[in-house]
Amino acid sequence: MGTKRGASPVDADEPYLQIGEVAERTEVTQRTLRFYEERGLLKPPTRMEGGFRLYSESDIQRVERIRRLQKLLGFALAEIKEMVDAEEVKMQLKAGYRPEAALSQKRDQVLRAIEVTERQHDLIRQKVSALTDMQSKLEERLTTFRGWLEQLDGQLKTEKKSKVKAKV
Amino acid sequence: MGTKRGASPVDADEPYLQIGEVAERTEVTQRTLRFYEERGLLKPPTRMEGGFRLYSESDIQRVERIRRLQKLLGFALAEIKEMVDAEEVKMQLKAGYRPEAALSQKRDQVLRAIEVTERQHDLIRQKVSALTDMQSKLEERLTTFRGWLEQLDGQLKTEKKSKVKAKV
DNA sequence: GCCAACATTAACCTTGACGTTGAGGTAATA
DNA sequence: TATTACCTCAACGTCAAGGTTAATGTTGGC
Repeated sequence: MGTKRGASPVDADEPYLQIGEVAERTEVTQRTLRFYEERGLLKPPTRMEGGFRLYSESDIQRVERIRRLQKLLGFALAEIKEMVDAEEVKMQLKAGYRPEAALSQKRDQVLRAIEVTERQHDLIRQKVSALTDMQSKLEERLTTFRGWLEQLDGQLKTEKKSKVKAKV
Repeated sequence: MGTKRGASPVDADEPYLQIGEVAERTEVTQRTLRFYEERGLLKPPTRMEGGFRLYSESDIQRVERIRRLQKLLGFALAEIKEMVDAEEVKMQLKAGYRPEAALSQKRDQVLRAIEVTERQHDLIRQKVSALTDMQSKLEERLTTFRGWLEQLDGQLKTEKKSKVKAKV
């Protein structure tokens, strides 16, 4: 019944990692993890009795996504939050979660998610196009440079010869 | 003599623009222009007697390139500086400039420029690939969402009907 | 030769995204 | 029981990329 599959090890979402290990594995500091939590980029993790944060594998993946967006694409945390949030909606609805929620509410959520995703998609389209432009310009430039290099090498050879002559 | 061609209007590189106009035309503040100069993104411009900065059209273009790289692609100023610098080399060598410079020195410059350009190219390749990845993921997500939307709309219809029935 | 418009440098302010102690306390483990 | 790992809260530091303000100097048109 349902989607649960008993003791299958691929539940992959029970939290059991303390902040230290998450920090190590994701290569961010604990401070950064708490900071992301503060900014809503990570949902408040479950805690153990004593209050220690407990993260799941999927939290790790989320952190990695965040970092990729940040480092590779130079997005601000606020933008990234939007992206992550859109994904959240996906997860939540996918899990058939809150079956008591009114259908029309779900519909609204999906609509919002579509909007956000479309905006993101458009943004990325623009960036890709700018980048591929640059890419081809750089390639062009490279062939130009290589041409010059050859030419200079040619000139250098003949220069040597004429210098020898001049000395004689 | 030399490369000067008198009153020909297409010299396009005598400086005659004051900072205010450059700021207006490029849509950056004067502060930003001075800041870019500080950081080496713009070469120290020529000045009038009293010390006012004088820019040329090509400076404007440079500012526009900088802004594009920054806004569209989220590069840091340091990265951008590298790019602009590589372009500089191109311009300089292209103009046949400093014919007295030793050929081997020119060769070295070209070599350096090639290196830099290759690094940039690689960087951009990575970004493009990351972005296109994201792009396709977003597209996938969009179709998923749209599917759900339809499904929800279906459910909403039948729900209405059954509610009506229940009331009767 | 004066005035408004425009520039100059210098210094301090801001925001984002964290880093770095520090104090004072709890939890897990050998 | 002693480490070690973690907790909160606070506050100050820092780096990038500028913004803002102040005090002063320059230009150009009338």
